[in-house]
Amino acid sequence: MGCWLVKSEPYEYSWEQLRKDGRTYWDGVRNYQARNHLQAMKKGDAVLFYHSNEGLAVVGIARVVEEAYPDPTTDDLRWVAVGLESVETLKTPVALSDLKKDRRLQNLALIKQGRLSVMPLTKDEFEIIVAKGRENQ
DNA sequence: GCCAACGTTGGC
DNA sequence: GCCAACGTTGGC
Repeated sequence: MGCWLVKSEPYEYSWEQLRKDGRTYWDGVRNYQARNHLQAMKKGDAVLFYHSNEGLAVVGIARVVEEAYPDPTTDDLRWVAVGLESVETLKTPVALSDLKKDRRLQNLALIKQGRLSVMPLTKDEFEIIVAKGRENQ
């Protein structure tokens, strides 16, 4: 099973909104690297949801429910969207500053390549972050 | 609001 | 195909 992390500005589409909607379409990606990652997602893959700009923390876990298909927000066939469904709200948001402090997470694309909005995680990285999010405080 | 890090565009 | 100029993202 693959593990991923997606970023969203809470203004644009927040985790709370995904919780409310239950399921959403991850579209609007206009970056080749991010697009390639979207294309590689498989049904059932786990996806961490990160709030950028405001919040700066991993806030929840989602799951891929629909694999890549042409992005309905454009006629340009280069771009794709996937279907995501919310799974679990983390008890404690895991702040970017905490991720940066963890020696085991220094290879995170989130840290090394700030502008990438969809990125793969190793299973270990995924579990470390989820474990932090399930702790109290 | 600033700026670093990228990505994209377009002239040559 | 190079590279300068410009635009965008996102942390601070």
